[in-house]
Amino acid sequence: MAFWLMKSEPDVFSWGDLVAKGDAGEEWDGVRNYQARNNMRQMKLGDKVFFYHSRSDTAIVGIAEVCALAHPDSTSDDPRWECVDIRARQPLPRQVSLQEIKADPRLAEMVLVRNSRLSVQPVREEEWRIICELAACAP
DNA sequence: GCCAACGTTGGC
DNA sequence: GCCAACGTTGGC
Repeated sequence: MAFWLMKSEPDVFSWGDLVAKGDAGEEWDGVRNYQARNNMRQMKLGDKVFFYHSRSDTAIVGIAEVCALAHPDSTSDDPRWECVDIRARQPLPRQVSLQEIKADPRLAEMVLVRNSRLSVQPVREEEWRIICELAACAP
């Protein structure tokens, strides 16, 4: 199983919106970036995903899981664009802010820190574990 | 709201 | 294939 992080502007689609979708989950549409798409193509069912609020919150707020493999993005006519579906698993007992992540030297190599523009990114197992710890959450 | 960083597009 | 111009993202 692999670990990932996906970003969303809470004004557009928030953690609460994903929770409201329940077990059916939601198509992660709208990605128009090759790196992000390639990451989604590699996702497997049950892979775990940190849900990150960008811009207004700048924090990881919950854990989701992949519930459908990459398929054509229904919001695009261009067959190049694919996406997975995810569903909410659990909110973090404690949100982990970008500030905290940046302050922790063990997380300095995170893509979130290194390339803030990439909206779908891999997370190392070690990084996942550390963030779960910070979130007071079982990994 | 500003602006730096990054990705994409298109003219040559 | 290069690179300038442009658009978008996201932290602050």
